[in-house]
Amino acid sequence: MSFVLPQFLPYLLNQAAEAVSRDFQGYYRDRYGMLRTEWRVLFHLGCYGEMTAGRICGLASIHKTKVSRAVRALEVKRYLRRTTSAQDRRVETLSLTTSGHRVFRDLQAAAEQYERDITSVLSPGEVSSLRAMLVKLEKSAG
Amino acid sequence: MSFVLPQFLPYLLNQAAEAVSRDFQGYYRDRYGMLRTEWRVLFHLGCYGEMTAGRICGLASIHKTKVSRAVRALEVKRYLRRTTSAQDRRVETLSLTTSGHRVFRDLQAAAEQYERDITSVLSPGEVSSLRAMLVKLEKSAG
DNA sequence: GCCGGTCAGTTACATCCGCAACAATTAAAC
DNA sequence: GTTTAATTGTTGCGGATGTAACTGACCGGC
Repeated sequence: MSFVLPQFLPYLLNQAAEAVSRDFQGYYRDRYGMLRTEWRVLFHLGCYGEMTAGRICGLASIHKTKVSRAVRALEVKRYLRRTTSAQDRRVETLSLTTSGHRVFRDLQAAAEQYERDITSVLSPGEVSSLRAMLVKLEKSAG
Repeated sequence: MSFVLPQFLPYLLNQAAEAVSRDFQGYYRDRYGMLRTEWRVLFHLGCYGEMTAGRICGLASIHKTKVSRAVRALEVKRYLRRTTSAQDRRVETLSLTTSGHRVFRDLQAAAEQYERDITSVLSPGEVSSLRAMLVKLEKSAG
């Protein structure tokens, strides 16, 4: 019984995720010079509305230094603004600017199109069971 | 129709792969001080037998500089040796040392156990269809 | 009040990564 | 046979990342 590397689930997961992420990254890297973490922060704000950096860390399991740098990069690009809370001055609420919303809508359309492209090799039923399995695996590993 | 980030397949893939990789990394990082790319190179040699660095790049879609550095790290740890080909002196064949084989067998057992652990939340049928879908997605993205 | 503990977010430093340029070797063109 | 192109792998350098230490701010016991 020898070990078959290309069937090892963590390996397969990593290969698929890497290939997809690298491929999709072209959309936002070329058009807006954004990194993956910046994309993620932008989409958290675009999808969920305003929230703190810490909340993004928790939702996406991204390290706080990564988020901190992504937030600054998006701030420099004028895609988001920070608002210090009056109740607790440690907390900064992040929200998209008009420009940020515009970029988000553009990238959202690109994301939907990209998802249609790559899932075209799967049936709708497969896609939803794949989603469910990925969620289970993530919980199982965390 | 708003965009649901936690259902976006590239995002889900990345979250699951990241969680699993980070979790599993504990095994080889703590015991042998190895990085992810070093683990991958070791397993390619352990599973397929001796091969060149370029071949590992092709099989695993890893950048050649990453492989080059991982090979040196494994060489310093005395887990592999390089043999310059007599026919083409550009080519170096990589092979595991006795020590490298021992480490590989240990990590192989850990990998099998880890895969059993995380896949315990899925049925055997789900696992094989998941593998097939991940392969399709990787090809679809590349 | 005041001091230790905690929490949000940033910075410092060391490491890792990717692109591009490179050296060395072989193959191809002619 | 010499020049040019292609290939195997390495290195320099700027940029990205993670760990740990830090700042500033709130909260608790006393």
